[in-house]
Amino acid sequence: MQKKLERIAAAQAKLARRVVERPVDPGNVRVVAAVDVSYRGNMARAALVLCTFPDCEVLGSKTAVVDVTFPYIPTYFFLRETRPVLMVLRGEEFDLLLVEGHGRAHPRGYGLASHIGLLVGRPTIGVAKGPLRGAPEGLFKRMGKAYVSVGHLIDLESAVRIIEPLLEGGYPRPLRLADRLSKRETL
DNA sequence: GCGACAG
DNA sequence: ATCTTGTCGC
Repeated sequence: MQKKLERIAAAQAKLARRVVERPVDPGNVRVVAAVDVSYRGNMARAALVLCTFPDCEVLGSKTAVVDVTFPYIPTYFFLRETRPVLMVLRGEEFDLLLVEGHGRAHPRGYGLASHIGLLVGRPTIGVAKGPLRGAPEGLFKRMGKAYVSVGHLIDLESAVRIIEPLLEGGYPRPLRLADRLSKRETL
C-alpha cells in the first residue's frame, strides 16, 4: 500500500502543475455550488447546494449515496471523496464551486478541491476547518474559522473576495448548508 | 505502541 | 468523518 501511495503522491505533484490560477470577477458569478460529504457505516453521502451570489439564496439541493472505497489518509483525502462528489455534481450547472477540503494548501499543492476543479473545469475554491501540516504558508488564507485556498481556475485574491460575503458565523454559508444536508434529511 | 494532519 | 449526555458559557 505504501508503494501505491508513493505513485499517487508523484501523480499529485504532476497534476498540481496543471492547476490554473487566474483572476475571477465576482460580478460574473451568479450561481455558486457547495459540496460536502458525510459517512454512515460503509456509505458516503454527498450533498450539493446551489445558491445565488452574493446573497446566497438557495436555488436547489441534491444528495447522492455511494459506497466508500478508500480509507481516510491525510494528504490523500481526494482518493476517498472524489467519487461521491462527482456523483452529486453530475449534470449540475454553476459558475463556481466550493469544496470542503484543501486545494493548493497541501504538501504537494494538490488537495481534493484542486482535483475536483480539474475534473469539472469550473473555478473551484477549497475550504477547510483546519490547516494541513506541510502546506506552504501563503498558499491559503485564514478567514474566520475557515482555511481558504485555490482549487482551480481562480487565484487566491479572487477566492477571498468571493468567500467574504458568504461568511456566516465564521464559515461559508453554502458549505454549512451542504454539511447539514449531507448529515440530515432537511436543508 | 505512541502520536496525530483536510474529512 | 463518526462514536456520544449533559453541561458550561457567550
